This record gives sequence, C-alpha cells and structure tokens, in this order.
Amino acid sequence: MNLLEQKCADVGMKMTEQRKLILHVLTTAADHPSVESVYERAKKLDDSISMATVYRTLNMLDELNLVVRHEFKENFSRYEVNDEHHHHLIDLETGDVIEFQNRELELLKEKIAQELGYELVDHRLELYGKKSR
Amino acid sequence: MNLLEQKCADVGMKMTEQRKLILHVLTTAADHPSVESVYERAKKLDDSISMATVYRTLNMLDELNLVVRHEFKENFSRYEVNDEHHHHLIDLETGDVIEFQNRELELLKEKIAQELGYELVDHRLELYGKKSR
DNA sequence: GTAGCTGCAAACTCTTTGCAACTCT
DNA sequence: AGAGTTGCAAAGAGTTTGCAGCTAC
Repeated sequence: MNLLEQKCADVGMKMTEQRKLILHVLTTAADHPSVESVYERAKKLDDSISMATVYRTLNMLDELNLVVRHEFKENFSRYEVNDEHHHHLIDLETGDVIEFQNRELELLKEKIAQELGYELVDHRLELYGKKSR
Repeated sequence: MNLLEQKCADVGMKMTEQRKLILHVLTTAADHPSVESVYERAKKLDDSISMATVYRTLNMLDELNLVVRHEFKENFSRYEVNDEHHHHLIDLETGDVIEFQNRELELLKEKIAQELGYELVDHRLELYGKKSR
C-alpha cells in the first residue's frame, strides 16, 4: 500500500481494484497523463476497467486535492499527483511538459493579489514556447 | 466604421451585418463575455443571428489576433478585444474578472523561459482569489 | 449487511461542420 | 458574377450520470 493509497483509505475511500490501478498509474507516471492515457494504462493491467470509473476517480482525487488537474491549451484535462508545487512550460513543438519552480514568482503572485485586495486561493501559470537555438 | 471593423476589412473579411454586430458587442463590452453572451447581446440588436456565426467569427478574430480567447477555470471560453496586454484575477465569489498589469512579472516569465532554453511564444497567468477583509 | 462502487449506455455541454441559400464586393 | 458568409441541424469531443448489479468493509 503506497502513500497515496493510504491517504485515500484514510479519508474513507474504498480501496477497490480499479482505484488501486488508477493510483498505481498516477504514481508511476513520468508525465502528465490525460484521462484517456490513465484509462489505457490501467486497462493494460486489467482490461475490465471503464472510462466512467477513471473519470469518477480522478474527480474524486481532485476534490481531495490528492491530484492536480491541468487544462493546458488543449481540449481535455491532464493529471498529476499533487506533490511539490511547480509550474509548467509546454513545448509547443513536441508537446513536452517541463516543470519548474520559481520562488520569486510565488512571492510576486501573492504580492499582486494582496495589492488588489484579494486573498489568493488558486492560480494558474503556464508558459508556452519553443526551444531556442 | 470603428478601428476593429477597419482591421477586419483590411485583412479581407467581408463586413456583413452579423460581423458588425459581433464587433460592436465586443468593442462595447465592459466585461469578458462568453460566446453565449456575445450571441445574446448581438441577438438583441438583430435576432436573426445564429450561434454558428458567432462561433465562426470569434474563431476567425482569434486567429487574426484581434481578440483574446480566455479559458478560465470554467468549461467555456470568454473573449475580449486584443488591446493592452494584461492578466486576470478572478473573484471566486462573484465571478468578477479584474485586470492587472505587472512589469516585474513580464520580465520574470521571459527570464524563466530563457533559463529553461526556450523562446516564449505564449503564456497564461491567472490568479483566483476572494476579497480579503 | 449495506453503503459505496462499478460498467454500461445514454445524456449533456460546448463547439464544429456540411450544405443549400444568400450577400458583400 | 462569384467567393465568401449565413442559418440550420446534425455531428463531434470530452465529460457526467442513472441504473442495476457487485464488493469492500
């Protein structure tokens, strides 16, 4: 039972075979898989799993803040385990997603919100670019 | 003929009644209307206009970079005339969209992309918050 | 035992598109 | 005149949901 499974069990989620599969796919993913990808990868391990379950589970995990849902400039969602906070740079030529962290940026966004009289609840920062040469 | 109409005509778009309506709605909007809103506002002026035309026109304007399409954390798009570059803070309680500019932020995002070996083509920065009191 | 979970298929929402008729230029 | 544009209705893509049966606890 990995940490993510433990967290799910702790909040009362029944640890069904399907959910274990989905959690396994998420924890071992090196990328930011779409629902479709999670489904396909899980299906390889047990082909009776359904898309509906994948959608329902990912939504549940998102609400529990155990995963992060991304909606890049695509018409579908991608997910990743909610681990260390970071942002993304999307390579427009290859579709690769590069993660980065930046302390200055974190401070700046807090400062901006504060100056506008707001308490920051959430944010979104994505860079889209192409390799410079 | 306003400036936006002129720009459209310049690139060869036929200035039909429907397009004039849409452009009028966009230039007079104080907010960031959804396709639905643009459609409704245009319909008030001439109720024969169709959704398909609104979608087609907004897509065209987006490709010409005459409007900016936003996809905030909602499941639909919002549009605004492509004017001065700025970012948005979305009030999670009221849905209000507050615009802001920040020079530091502009420099920072360029710097981050550069450090990662990328040329910045596009980006997205949105803050979501609630009024602090 | 039972509350919660699953697969299936149908429904939903937003958006796009094929087509025949129409309209700017 | 003719290329481009329109409204309509149907189709698409991604996602959600009602339901009857199943399963973890």
